[in-house]
Amino acid sequence: MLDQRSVEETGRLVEVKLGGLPVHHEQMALVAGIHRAAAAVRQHVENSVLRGPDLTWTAFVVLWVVWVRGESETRHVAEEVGISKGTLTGVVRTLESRGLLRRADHPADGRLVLLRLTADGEALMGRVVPEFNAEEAFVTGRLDDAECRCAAELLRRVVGQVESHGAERRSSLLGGAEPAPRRSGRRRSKA
Amino acid sequence: MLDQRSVEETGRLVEVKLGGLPVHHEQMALVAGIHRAAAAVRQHVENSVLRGPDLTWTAFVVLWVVWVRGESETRHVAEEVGISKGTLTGVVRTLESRGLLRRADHPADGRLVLLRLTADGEALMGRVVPEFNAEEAFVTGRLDDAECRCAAELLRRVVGQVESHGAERRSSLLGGAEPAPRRSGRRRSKA
DNA sequence: TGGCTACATTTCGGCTCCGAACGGTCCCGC
DNA sequence: GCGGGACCGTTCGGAGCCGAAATGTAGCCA
Repeated sequence: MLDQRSVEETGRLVEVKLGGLPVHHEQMALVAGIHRAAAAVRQHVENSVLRGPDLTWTAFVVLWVVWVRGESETRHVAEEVGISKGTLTGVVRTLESRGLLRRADHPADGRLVLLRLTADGEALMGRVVPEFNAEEAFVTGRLDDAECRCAAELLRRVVGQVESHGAERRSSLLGGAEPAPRRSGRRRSKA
Repeated sequence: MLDQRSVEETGRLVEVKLGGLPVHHEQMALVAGIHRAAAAVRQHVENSVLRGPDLTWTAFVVLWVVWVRGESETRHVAEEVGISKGTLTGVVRTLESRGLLRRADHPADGRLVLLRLTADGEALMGRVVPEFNAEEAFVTGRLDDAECRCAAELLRRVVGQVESHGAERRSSLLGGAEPAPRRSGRRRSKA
């Protein structure tokens, strides 16, 4: 990743390459920092506490959500985890094949599928969650409680901004034009 | 994703499920916030400025690094982007097939490969980078410059902690045991 | 009953991603 | 010169990931 010392230098270099066009330096540095931190934390956790039980980050988060919420509908789990429903199907398949998660039909509405942990899954989470939290404490070890709260609050504003005005912003950027479909993804069938 | 209002509530619920084991609440909330923010920003940008040129987040970051640094060796690009060398090979193949990036042998060292943008790639980045920066400004719109710097500094500490003590921490967690290979990935050949 | 709309999950193509294995290149000491 | 180790990029298997299409159920109304 980019060397932190050279953040300012990089910002100036970008302005030069753009022919003097002004750049939002602080904002650029923060966005870069968010992704650097997310990647560093994720990688550290995957290579420590999640390595033994052979869980990916996403698989763990799925289990965590179901563990905390109890039996849940898949659409809610996908939203909380922050992945698409299609992705969740695959992750659930993997976890179910390992006997950690169980799917069940909704008793009243046949369209819904409910997720819940198996006994093995409960036992696993009882062990892994404390270890996971210990790594959360480790990675934030250079921040005291107040600084954690402060950083979390500032990040909460970023999330809030995107969630409340993101869709509006995206449509205004397009200016009424078509959303331009992704080149990847399932193709239209003949028609 | 998890409703921000219920972060405290969730923390208490986790303690209950763990049978009263104490939990680092602030640290848990910050780590969750980092990933929420990263996912929100990434998704917003991919669905706005990166949608037209049909670039994924990773593909854009690769182009950005090469654009800023100029001709670069692949190993440095992979490290700065924060992806493995194997992943970079695939991303570069995609970008090269679209005529945005070009690979060249290193004149002196036959093991190395150099990356540089094509004229099309340069032109594309000249258009996209300002738009990208505008979205960085949008997502951080609820923070002033000082708050951006503050948040970036706190995140920098998280990254620094993981980068300087992460490896040490991981090996001490294992307590001398084998790192337990990932179940996925290429299998050992017969031996 | 039949049809129609709404909604939820699954399927599928194309890509990213990791990390072990692999083959090529460099370089050091003999 | 010539091993042999160290380094580099690529290949490959398994899994994650998105979003559009396809499938299937619910519920309404004529």
